[in-house]
Amino acid sequence: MFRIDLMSRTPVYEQIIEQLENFVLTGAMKSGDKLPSVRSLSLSLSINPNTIQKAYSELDTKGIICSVPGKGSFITEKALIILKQNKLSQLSDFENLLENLILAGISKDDIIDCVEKVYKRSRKI
Amino acid sequence: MFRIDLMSRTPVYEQIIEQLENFVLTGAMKSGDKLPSVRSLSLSLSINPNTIQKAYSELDTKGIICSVPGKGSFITEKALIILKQNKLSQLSDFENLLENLILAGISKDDIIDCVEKVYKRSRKI
DNA sequence: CCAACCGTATTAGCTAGGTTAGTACAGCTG
DNA sequence: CAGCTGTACTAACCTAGCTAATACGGTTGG
Repeated sequence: MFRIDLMSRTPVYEQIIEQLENFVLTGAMKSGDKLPSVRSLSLSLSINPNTIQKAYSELDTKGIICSVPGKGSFITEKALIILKQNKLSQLSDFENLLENLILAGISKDDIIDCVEKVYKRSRKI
Repeated sequence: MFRIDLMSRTPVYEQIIEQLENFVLTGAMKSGDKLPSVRSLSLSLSINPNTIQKAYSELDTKGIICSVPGKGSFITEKALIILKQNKLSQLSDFENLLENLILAGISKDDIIDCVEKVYKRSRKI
């Protein structure tokens, strides 16, 4: 389910957060779904339970999941809405990256083609 | 000339590298231009000389600048070509970010509008 | 020639963040 | 009650990034 890259510059607990958020955004996980327990996930990923808990507690603070002692952790109802709103703030990152590509001399038509391509690809998934 | 954000998650030496590369890409600095000396830059930015040297030595390894003991550091002839080539590899980052925005529910038209806007803005600079 | 600048090298130490380890407590559930 | 769940806490370790101080050798201009 989760794929962790220990060599990555981004911390493991952030990789978990990012991947779970994408599961929600893509519909792979829905409101009410139960997450793997802290201990079982730590075993299957060969990662310390504390690291998993750090990811879960941050997701809980964000309102993406709801952790209940004795029961488990579950996707909240607001999760999808919250995440969509957050992603929209990436629009500025998108513009920054776009400016870099312009500096590199990429034409507007090339960019438009690229956008079309990605949109077609995303529809198939 | 340089603007350093000590609070940023990206290391100071990488900020220097990134900004200098952008100076070259935007034409603010050209082949043969002399960079501020390690010591003078460390003074003006209130940063340890070692940190500046780390940035410079990495830029030297990349072939962006050429450091000569006793003389100084200078933009190489190949700098612009190298950097343009490197920036092209950001196209995959661009696609990844785009996929995220699609997940957030942004329409293709909104993206196209954004691209048009950034291109118009970049032409004025 | 020499003082003042240049880049470079080396060693040491500090800090913050990320991760691991071990242990413990409390709430559910069958 | 046994076994699962989340949670809390402390201690230790490692690494990256940065700082500090010092030293060496090349270049340049007065």
